[in-house]
Amino acid sequence: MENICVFDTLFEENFKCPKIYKKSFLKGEVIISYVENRKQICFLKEGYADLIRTDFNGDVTTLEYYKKGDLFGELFYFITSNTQLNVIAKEQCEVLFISYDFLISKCNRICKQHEIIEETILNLIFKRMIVLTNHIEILTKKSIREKLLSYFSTIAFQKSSKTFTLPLSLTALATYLNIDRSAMMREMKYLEEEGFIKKEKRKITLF
Amino acid sequence: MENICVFDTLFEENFKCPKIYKKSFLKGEVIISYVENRKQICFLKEGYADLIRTDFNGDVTTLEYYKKGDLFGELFYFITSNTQLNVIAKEQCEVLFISYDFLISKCNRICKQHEIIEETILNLIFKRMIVLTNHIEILTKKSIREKLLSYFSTIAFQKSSKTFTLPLSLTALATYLNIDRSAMMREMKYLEEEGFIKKEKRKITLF
DNA sequence: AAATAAGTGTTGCAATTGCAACATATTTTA
DNA sequence: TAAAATATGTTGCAATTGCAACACTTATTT
Repeated sequence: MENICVFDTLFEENFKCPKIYKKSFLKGEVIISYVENRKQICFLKEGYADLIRTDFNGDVTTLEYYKKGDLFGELFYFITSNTQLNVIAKEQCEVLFISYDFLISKCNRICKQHEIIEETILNLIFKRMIVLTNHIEILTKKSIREKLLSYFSTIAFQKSSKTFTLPLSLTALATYLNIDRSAMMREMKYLEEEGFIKKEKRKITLF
Repeated sequence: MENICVFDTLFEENFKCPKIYKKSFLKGEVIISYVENRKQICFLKEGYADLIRTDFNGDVTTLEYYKKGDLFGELFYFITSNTQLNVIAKEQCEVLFISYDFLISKCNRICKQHEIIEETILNLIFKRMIVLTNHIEILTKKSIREKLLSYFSTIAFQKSSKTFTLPLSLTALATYLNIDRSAMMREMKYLEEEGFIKKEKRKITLF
């Protein structure tokens, strides 16, 4: 979260750079439509937004959920011609559009805090990469039980505690783990009966 | 692959920068042991290497396979204390170790081609991010059939052809898709019987 | 405050998928 | 070149998992 503060401070100080601009969006507005080769990164400074895919046959899927502090943009996504990808504001949003050039020093360096922003963005990119890798590691577990325990131990590690509250709804968790919700509930019940975890609503304790 | 050429050229021209160094490894040698917070990126200039996880109980798993042109390093991976992560050379390897500082302009700029390398590395990072996202999208398909068709269409798109040879062995593909190999073979047979694909060994044609 | 929507929890049943155990083909190593 | 290791291909059977269809609780909207 310190990452966000960096940006906050900069804008309070009237930071100006032609390679970065800020824009506000109202609920329901399209923040960006993904197009190949547009080289910019988007930073969600405030609000919530979703990445929505619309298939050629009209099927709509929510692929990712963004919150304050997240990065998105076509640079992060595999784009094919037969689907449309849009990021839609779920509520009032503030977004920074950062040109790719900014990161590779093609900026003319009039902005004194170039370096600190560059580092902040890079850190966010690496953070995202780790999140993706971790998601893959969890998805490649063979059973529901392993997926759950793997996910739980990640959260426990992050929160440095064997007891934690799930940051997702149970419905969203089933989607994240790519398993059926009712099957997940059943497995959680078994895990509790066998003494691996304790669960009340979204509060989990590992043993 | 042009990315690699950039590095080749630079080293032929006796490029020197304190933030980048090259090292060779023999088959079986440990290229790097992942430790938290070491800020460097590794670029595999030549050879093959694997990311190996050793669990606290001694279980060994191969998590990733690297080839010429790939990036790796702890910056990309979620590290926990109870497992050990090592990148092992599968054959003679040449590796570039690039300090994180290099990317955030903390280099003193004596190296004239700083910018082009920075851009090259960033492109590789984004390429990797897209590969990860695509992997997740495939892993979150519900059935073996959907996983296969999704994977096939990605390859077809990349090769711009409905006919292509799988870049992985069928065994490795089953691992990548997180499905049982024999179940995958069965599903491929059905797909062929139903006229969705044509298959001989690793050569696939989509219809 | 009522109505609507979203989330949680449970169970029986069906079926997709994984596992075991083969045979054969191909590649790598000695 | 023989032997060993790895990869491909096939099938029966078991079981984990997904689906459908509920009841009930908690949020959100009007």
